[in-house]
Amino acid sequence: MGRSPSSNESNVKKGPWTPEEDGKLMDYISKHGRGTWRTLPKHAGLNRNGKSCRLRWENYLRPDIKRGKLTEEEEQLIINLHSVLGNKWSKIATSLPGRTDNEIKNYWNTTIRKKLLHMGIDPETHRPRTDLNYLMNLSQLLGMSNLGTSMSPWTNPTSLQTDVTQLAKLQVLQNMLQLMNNTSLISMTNPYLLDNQILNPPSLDTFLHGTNTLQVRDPMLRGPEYPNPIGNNISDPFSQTPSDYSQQNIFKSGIEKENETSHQEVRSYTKNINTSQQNQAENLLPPLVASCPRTTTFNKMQRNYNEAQKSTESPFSTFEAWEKFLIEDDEASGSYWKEILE
DNA sequence: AAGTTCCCCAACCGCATAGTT
DNA sequence: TAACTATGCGGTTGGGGAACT
Repeated sequence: MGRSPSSNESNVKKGPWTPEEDGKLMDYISKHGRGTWRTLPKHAGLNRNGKSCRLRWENYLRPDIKRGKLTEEEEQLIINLHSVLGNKWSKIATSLPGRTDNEIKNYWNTTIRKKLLHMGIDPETHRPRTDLNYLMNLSQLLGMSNLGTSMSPWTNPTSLQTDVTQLAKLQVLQNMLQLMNNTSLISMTNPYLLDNQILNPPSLDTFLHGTNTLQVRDPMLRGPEYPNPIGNNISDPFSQTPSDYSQQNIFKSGIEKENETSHQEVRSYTKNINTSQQNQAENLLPPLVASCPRTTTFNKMQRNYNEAQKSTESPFSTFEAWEKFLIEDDEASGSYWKEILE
């Protein structure tokens, strides 16, 4: 036999709390402690249900609640923790003293989420956006370019098409650079997302062939240290003890305070995230690219790209190859884009 | 000045899980 | 073990103020 059913709560008050109600709740808890939320409203003289009282206390009346806007440090910590834990607001809140899960959730949905979207980062995956909507600008430009071939006689179709083609190329370049930029930025500020795959842009060869040759390594399998293309050697966060995190700003007041069990939990979360990242990486380049026609112009450009790649040894050779592809060999690439567009 | 839209955030709702009888 | 409650969590809503037209 279970407990007796709870009292009829159909006529309890809902909506915003009045100062009088706040006073009653605070007064009762300060004298008697929390006790059980179910019986608290009756004893405190409140026509509310226990759930509402608990929420009011936890999110607003609790004396240790920190007021005011979240700091940049707190914001960065939220982003980092969210990349590991996902929408586990209560877990995230435990790393931000004085902040409630509700506050963090609201701040994420109203501020951080928008910021990330604006930066071209998917707030769910913390990876560059590859959704169709975000790439719509490009497809629209390509569409406009196609329209150029059937433009009315009162315009200069050749000139317009050239302009639009140039614009489309610039858009591609901009998108690529933004994706590369953002991934590098994320990687540098979040050790949990470091791996070769996101620090290196997709090679032009990959892009042109449409075959994904990205080497995605499981961070759980790599050694204690691995080179960072940017130049620094970054310690593998997974080989560190929790106290090692105190040497870094990231997770300063967060994961480092967790015990080993939580540390393993974060590892577990991260492994799942990396698995999904790997799945994503396998679909990083849209099939649109894979169907590029292999023409004489294509072969010429590929030769140029191979030459460019041979002549550069720096970590940024891929970028330089892209630059050569999109800017220097304008005649060839222009023809190639025209072929694609047509 | 009035109406409309946008945005923030407190509070609610439904669900999952742990605990109690 | 079943039935039920208490609690906590994450998603969602809607009131109200700010910004815009």
